[in-house]
Amino acid sequence: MPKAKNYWLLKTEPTSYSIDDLERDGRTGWDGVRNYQARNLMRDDMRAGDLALIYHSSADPAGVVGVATIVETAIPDPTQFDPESKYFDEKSSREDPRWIMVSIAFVEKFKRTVALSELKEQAELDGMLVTKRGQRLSVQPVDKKHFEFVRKLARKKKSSAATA
DNA sequence: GCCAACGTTGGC
DNA sequence: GCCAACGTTGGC
Repeated sequence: MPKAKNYWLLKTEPTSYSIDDLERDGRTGWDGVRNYQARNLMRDDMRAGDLALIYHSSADPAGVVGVATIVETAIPDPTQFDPESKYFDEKSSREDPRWIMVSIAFVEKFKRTVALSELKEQAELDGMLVTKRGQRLSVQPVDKKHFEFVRKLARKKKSSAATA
């Protein structure tokens, strides 16, 4: 039996890379992660076949906009070796790369953005990291039940009081 | 643009 | 190893 999937939330600023960009590209390297906790999660816990919510930060509104799947893990992030890149890390080497990335593939774009404010209103999402104040981790683990709830929420009309 | 929250750096 | 200073994130 295959192992159970893990679920994630990946943050991106849509002005640099959006769900529309991912839909157009189909697949992309999730480069530029420069936080040790996020890196360790990708390195230790992320597996091919996992699913991830795509989250637009610094957007109006900020929120979850779609789903991607993890295709390949533990790829040395090429931007760390590129002096022209804003993600260049002079302390990293090709022999011992400090930063890794994963490649992800487009799964779906939600019909609507599920705003952060809406996530915070849902009692079912209590404890979901992204709803916590000051939580800036760009790669977050997500409980399966939270992942599925957000996906369901995206299919509902926002202000339909009767569906609660 | 503000600023709270948080991660990283570096002096000691 | 502590912790102040600094830089960044990201909602608002």
